[in-house]
Amino acid sequence: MDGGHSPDRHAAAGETVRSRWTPKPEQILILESIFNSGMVNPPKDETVRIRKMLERFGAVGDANVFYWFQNRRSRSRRRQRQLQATAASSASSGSPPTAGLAPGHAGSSPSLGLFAHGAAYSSSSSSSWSSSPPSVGLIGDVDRGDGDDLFAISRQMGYKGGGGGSASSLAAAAHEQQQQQQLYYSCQPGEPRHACIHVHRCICIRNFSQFSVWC
Amino acid sequence: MDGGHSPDRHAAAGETVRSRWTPKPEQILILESIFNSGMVNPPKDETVRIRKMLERFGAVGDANVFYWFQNRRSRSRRRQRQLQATAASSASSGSPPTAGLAPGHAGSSPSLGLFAHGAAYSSSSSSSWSSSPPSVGLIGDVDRGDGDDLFAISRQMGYKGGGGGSASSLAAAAHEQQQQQQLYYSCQPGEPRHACIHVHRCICIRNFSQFSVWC
DNA sequence: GTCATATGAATGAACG
DNA sequence: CGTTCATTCATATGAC
Repeated sequence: MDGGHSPDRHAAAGETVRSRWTPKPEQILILESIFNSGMVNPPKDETVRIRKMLERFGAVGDANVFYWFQNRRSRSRRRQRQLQATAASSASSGSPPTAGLAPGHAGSSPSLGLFAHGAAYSSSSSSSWSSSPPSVGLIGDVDRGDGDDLFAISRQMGYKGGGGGSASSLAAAAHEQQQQQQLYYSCQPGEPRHACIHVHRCICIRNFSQFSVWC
Repeated sequence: MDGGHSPDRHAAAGETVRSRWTPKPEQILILESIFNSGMVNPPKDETVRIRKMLERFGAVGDANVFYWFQNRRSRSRRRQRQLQATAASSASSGSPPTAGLAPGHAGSSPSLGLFAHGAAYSSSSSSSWSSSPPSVGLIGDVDRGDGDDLFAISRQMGYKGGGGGSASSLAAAAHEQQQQQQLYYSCQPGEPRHACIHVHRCICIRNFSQFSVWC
């Protein structure tokens, strides 16, 4: 298939024979958020960034991320097709295809992806994996291992909170949030499993992680 | 074929008809936390409580919870066996410097089940589903509807007991778990711990759900 | 324990 | 040529 992607398998010496990667809930969360934010097909460099981010929550390789997005796209499309096929009935309805991918700001689709990079990531066209697109404001670099990388994710604006500052939230994107609250947490019929949760913001402070949920 | 049961009756607008329950990440989080806290075989009344709690994140029935724990126990044992069988003297991964790649879910795996009900839940023995043990301080009653409960849990996914001692298995390991819990629960902004994720608290406010992560 | 389904991994063809 | 998509297999896990 492609002489590119490495077979993964984590060549780490003496790792358990872990046959396949099983993404942690947090990882799925992040991946789904990215996907729903419109980046359904991240270029190579973004993939690396994503991988680094995911690594905070468990071992993962670039290939895993690559596969994930590939499968996600593929299955999203298939589901969409099948959904249209079976529900071909209400065809004339005022529900145009709206495509099957990137439900993000596509309009009708809820699911607020907090990874919104402002504009939709034109997945199609343009060869990725080589060029360096305007690195959407995905997330600050996750360099891990050395120190305080501090980054934030929020809707259409990076929040740069001070280190210790709890800055729990509702700082800047608050108003944006209200706009999104309309959608509760919803899973689209055509969408796969996974929770309908939203990564609200992520601030990294040293090697310490925490997960907060409020519903 | 799926015999009746009541898979996914949640008729809320926009829920695909799923033939089987697919736990949401948050639900898995909760379930794993409970399991790792030592309650590997909750009695019926506890199961109901757990179900109510899980319902906050998606439709779920008592049977699902019951099955989950049953499967979890079973597979935990199997993994244990297989791990012993292939046990190649791997013991202390020495907690890799975290940095580098493939942090591996290796032995370290912080775990820290926050559902620690103080004492280990002597899961084994006693046919559950009948008695009413001292309702561990699991979580505030989840009354759904709009009860704003606030609770804290931690997490630890990824089985992979083995090695170091985090043999997340039956009650026996509960003690060890506690030790670790202490250790990581204090994962405060200053503690040099890496990848210590845990659900910190959950406050419910209306039908709006959000996920916050800060690392 | 088996079975069914979801989904990670892998491959090859199509596309530009 | 490098990507992306469709297909298929492999494995994890809910259901029984």
